[in-house]
Amino acid sequence: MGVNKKEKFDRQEIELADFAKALGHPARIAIMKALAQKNTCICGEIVKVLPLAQSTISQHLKELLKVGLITGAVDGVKSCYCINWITFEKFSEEFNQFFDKTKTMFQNINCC
Amino acid sequence: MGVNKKEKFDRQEIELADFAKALGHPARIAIMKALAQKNTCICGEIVKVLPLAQSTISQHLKELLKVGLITGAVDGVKSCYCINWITFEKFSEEFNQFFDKTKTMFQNINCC
DNA sequence: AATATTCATCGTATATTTGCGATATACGTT
DNA sequence: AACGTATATCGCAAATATACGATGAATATT
Repeated sequence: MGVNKKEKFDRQEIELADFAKALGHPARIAIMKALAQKNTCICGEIVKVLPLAQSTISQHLKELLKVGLITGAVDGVKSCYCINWITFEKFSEEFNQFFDKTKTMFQNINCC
Repeated sequence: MGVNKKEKFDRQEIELADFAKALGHPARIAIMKALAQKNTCICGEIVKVLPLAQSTISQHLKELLKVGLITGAVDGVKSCYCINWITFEKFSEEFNQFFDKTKTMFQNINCC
């Protein structure tokens, strides 16, 4: 059954998986890309750029907020989002830490 | 509705999202970790290490195979898997390419 | 040949995700 | 105060993912 077995894994494994999952949808990659390319934070302009309804984009933003990959602030009627580079960096490093060491040791072994 | 809108995004965005999605489950992170830590390829030994049924693990391996993050080979009765470092590296680089340039430009701007 | 082992796949139940329209809320403008 | 705009949330439907046991297929072992 679809019972959740997440809690049976290491904290770090869960955290890494959560980050990866948050980036595991083209809309969210596109949002991150859009935010990264603008010097200033973007609000509803993401809606104009992406091929999705406003409510759907709002949900995707929520997902990215949940894992801390972006931050959000209300500015009058508008909402302002931007990439949280600290979390982003943390993710990148954790990711590399997990695999890089082993990689350099075994990358030339052609096992299968 | 749950209609798939993937095809409306850029190829690169979709590919990146697919890689991230494949790593977006603790079991698959754990599998990658296990494979990375063993010099030799592992087969059903993953089953002994993970808190999941054999059939479930087989499904997770299939997901990782699908995006090319691992390779698999049959060795008699057993199946042998190992990390495809070429694809893995490709993913890492694509990922960094996407964000790193912008990051170094704006990481100190505290917008929200 | 009979049996055991390893693993993939099928069928299934359940949970989660994705997506939209409608609505609610909050602020700005007139 | 009334209206418009921006955005979050709700409710729903459909799709996808997660998980398991059962079964099947292939190879080893006896």
